[in-house]
Amino acid sequence: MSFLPRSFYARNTVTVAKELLGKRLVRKVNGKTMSGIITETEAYRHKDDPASHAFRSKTERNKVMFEQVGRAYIYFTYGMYFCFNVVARNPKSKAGAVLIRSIQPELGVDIMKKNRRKYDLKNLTNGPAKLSQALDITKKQYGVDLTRDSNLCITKGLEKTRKIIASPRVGIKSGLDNLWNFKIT
DNA sequence: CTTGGGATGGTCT
DNA sequence: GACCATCCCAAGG
Repeated sequence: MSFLPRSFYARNTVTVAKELLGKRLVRKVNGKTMSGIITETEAYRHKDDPASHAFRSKTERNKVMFEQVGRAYIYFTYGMYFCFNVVARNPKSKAGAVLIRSIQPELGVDIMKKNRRKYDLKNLTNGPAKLSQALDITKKQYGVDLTRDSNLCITKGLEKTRKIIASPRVGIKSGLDNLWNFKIT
């Protein structure tokens, strides 16, 4: 497997969000592998982005957004869900992360269905909390290094690049003029 | 197909 | 004490 190097993540968060499309997210649990192709992402930056968790200050929850790029930022939301992000930013910026909103399942579909207790393939991993549930990603993976072989990592993925659709980010009230949601079909 | 409300608890002000 | 980078189901058209 070829992992995306640390340098991949040490660029503008918006650039990384776009380029993560088509890459492969790999998760191993109990010796079994699940994987999927990233099909939707969102960029969240720092002081210039009021919608970002890092906008106000560094806290216990968001601290990894300020730390080494290429690590997992995972947060708990709505009382029952986890969302998975990758820390990424230009070295000149102090914080940033890319929310992974959707993947197209490849390996381990049966395990994902079991984890979700839902069996409809279309709704298995097409949302940030859905894919976390399918891949059994929780706060335990907070800060995991995604650039090397481990239980959670990102590899090169597809050779061919597809057309990227840019939109406003989902579920936020500020920064709507930034088209920082990216997807491929 | 779209819309609205409930579930449920950590995090930040 | 209000707010959520969400999801699911039921009801309506």
